[in-house]
Amino acid sequence: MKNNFLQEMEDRGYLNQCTNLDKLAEIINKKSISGYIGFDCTASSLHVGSLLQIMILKLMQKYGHKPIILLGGGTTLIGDPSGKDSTRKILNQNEIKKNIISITKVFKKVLDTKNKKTAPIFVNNADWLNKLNYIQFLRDTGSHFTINKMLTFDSVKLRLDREQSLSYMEFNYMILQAYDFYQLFENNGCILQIGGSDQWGNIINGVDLIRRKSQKETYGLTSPLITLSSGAKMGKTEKGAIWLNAELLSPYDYWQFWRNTDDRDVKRFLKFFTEIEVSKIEKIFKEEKNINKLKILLANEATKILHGEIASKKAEQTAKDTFVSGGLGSELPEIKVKLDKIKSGVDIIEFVSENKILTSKNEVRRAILNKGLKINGNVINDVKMRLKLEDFKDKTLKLSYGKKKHFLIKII
RNA sequence: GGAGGGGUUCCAGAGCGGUCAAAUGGGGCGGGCUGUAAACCCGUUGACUUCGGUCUUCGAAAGUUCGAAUCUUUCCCCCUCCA
Repeated sequence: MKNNFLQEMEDRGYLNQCTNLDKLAEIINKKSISGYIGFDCTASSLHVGSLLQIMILKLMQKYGHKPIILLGGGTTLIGDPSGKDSTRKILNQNEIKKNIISITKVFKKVLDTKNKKTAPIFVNNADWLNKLNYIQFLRDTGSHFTINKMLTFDSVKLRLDREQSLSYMEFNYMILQAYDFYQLFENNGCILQIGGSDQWGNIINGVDLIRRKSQKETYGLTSPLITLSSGAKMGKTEKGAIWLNAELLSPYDYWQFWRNTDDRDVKRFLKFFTEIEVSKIEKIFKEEKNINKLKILLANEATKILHGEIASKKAEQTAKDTFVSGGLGSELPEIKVKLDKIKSGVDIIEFVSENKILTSKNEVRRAILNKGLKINGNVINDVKMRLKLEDFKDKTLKLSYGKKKHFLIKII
């Protein structure tokens, strides 16, 4: 018998691997537990790549369990080698602190913080890792690890096989993560660690460590790595990651990201990233044949979870105004210009580059030559074109770069 | 510590004295087709420009030369093999 939590994990496709699924189900059936997921603090925001983990925490809450969010203030100083080809940039303490504050905001928005029983707990592993005494740590914890075994873990093996260097510092990462789990087990009664499939090695190390040190069984669970049907990694495009913090990516752009989902990914993503019941998703798919309507549903639901219902509605409306009626959507990014400036005429190349719509004048020139810039829907053909007062309607003008990037230029 | 190989534009990777802002592929961006999808096709991919050119780039610095990504010296970094 599986607890509903695990059942839904499976139904939604969140479940990849578990150290002992039957036993965990048994425990979870009887009582409410605490489970943790660790997050990296290398940037001031998480991106959609971490969203699945957050959805899992949300699901825990739904079934009355308590999520612990571990922010890796300590481990980020080291850098997890799992799934990385090369050593990543090492951040300093200050940057990490700032990142933690900013990342925490997203969890507070997405998760339920009101219900005391399931309200998330935030911990920072710097609190215990930074205090460690090297010799003591080696004796107490290091003695439970053998190099023989550590060398067999994918995170290490892959690097060695590919003849890419792995520093001693990074090599220690898995021990520190194991120690995190041990700490949370001892201090918070946390018996479950969840992570992406690339975390499997790190997770079972924690389970092993606790077994050795405390003679207790704990559990590890991983979610599958999400790949796009196109084969690309999810959430990181060249021009910018799909950030979860609104300061880095507006709700409208976030909505657009989901709206532009590959046809082949829509169903999976509805299960992954919305709270619509699985049975209902199946039903909707049978009934609604217009894939674009389903993409809109996905965008609405996903945006609602992160930015709230109002932001989601606005984004949808703006998309409708912009794409369907070809008009102006209120949530489009705005650029303000002074009236006098317009009166004397503004050079289009200068304007576009100064407002960071494109990064250089050459790029603007190229965009115009490629027919990529439009004013109120009309292609700009002349590189020397100037914005004039006549181009504005109601003090507003729509400037478009490509088919999807639109800006409102307003006279103030 | 010893011997060798290497660091080129977002990435991979050619170039090895002028014709090099640097082949080719990937990725990105724009256009076409469409459904704000995929696939496909085309264009584009250092900056500035009075569109004639000008300037900065091939790990860093110095040098040889009319002229250097290409040659020399020193330094930094990476990899392989041996100890």
